Amino acid sequence: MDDQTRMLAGMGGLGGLSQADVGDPDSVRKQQSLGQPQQDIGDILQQIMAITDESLDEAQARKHALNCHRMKPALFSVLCEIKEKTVLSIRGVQEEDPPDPQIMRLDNMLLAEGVSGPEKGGGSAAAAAAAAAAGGSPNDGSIEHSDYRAKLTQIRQIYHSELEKYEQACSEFTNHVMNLLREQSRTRPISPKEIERMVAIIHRKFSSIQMQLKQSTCEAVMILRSRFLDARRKRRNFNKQATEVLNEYFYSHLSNPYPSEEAKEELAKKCGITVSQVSNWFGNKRIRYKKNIGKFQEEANLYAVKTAVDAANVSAQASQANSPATPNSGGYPAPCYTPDGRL
DNA sequence: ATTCATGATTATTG
DNA sequence: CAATAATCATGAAT
Repeated sequence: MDDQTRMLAGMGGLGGLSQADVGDPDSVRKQQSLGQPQQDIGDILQQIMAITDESLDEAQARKHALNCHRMKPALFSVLCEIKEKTVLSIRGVQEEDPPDPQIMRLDNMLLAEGVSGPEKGGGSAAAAAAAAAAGGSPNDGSIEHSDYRAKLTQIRQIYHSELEKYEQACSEFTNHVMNLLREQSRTRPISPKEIERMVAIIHRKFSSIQMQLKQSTCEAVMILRSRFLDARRKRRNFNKQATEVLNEYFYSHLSNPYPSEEAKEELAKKCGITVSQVSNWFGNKRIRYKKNIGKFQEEANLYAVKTAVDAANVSAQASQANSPATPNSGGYPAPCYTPDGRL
């Protein structure tokens, strides 16, 4: 409002200058031929320039008088109409937004990952944690899974709070702009349609911010997934017994190290790993052995000896049973190292 | 910090 | 589908 006054004053100043600056004979002739209207314009300019000298109250009063003029509503609607036809028609039609495939994709993914879906957070996460705690089988993966769920819940919470913040900011800002426009619509031609359009623009801006949020949330979920669901990242070496058993089998079947499905199952059970882990192990072992037999020679000898010693020690284990001090860490019968056997 | 060992995954082949 | 070869990502040793 103050700005408007100043601006008008400035324009008035410009107008005055150009009028005082008439060195052009043409404009002089025009002035003379136009006659009476020119006189009016001069008056108006005088009035505008005088505004700066008026007090605020006076200006307010003048504005009020204008607002109350009986022609005002009609003039206003005409102005709105003209504006609608000129300015707004330029970028009128193509504003129907096609549902952005990008944001659809993000939405779908967030929904699929259970980030933006129905609230199944606190209760079931706690339940999962409890189940994992009660389960007690450590390499079941349920602990990892509950950890994953917890992290996912965390992400969801952040996502929702951010989203809410954005919503709030958006509606706040929209309200502000609408109030502003409504206020201004008393002094300049703003149609309701235009306000609507403005709101749409604001919403588009905010939704692009939301898309960024969704995108980074998706990213976080992807990282989380790869962190927890990609087994490579939680690789644990098999325990010593397991490697023992596997190596034993491998080197005792060195001519044909391809355990049958049955043998794999047996090995898996003995080692406390899955069949596919056994398959992985043999796959890796074969290729790595083949690639560099020399490197594995020592190991091969060792296991050859070991199997021989094991066979010889079947009876010895019975005699070991009456010795109470067996400092074996595992509960397995006999690691039974006798590295003196240098064959 | 770098290097090696190792379990898992991916692409390819038959 | 299973075996292979290459590669990834981590754990452990240096």
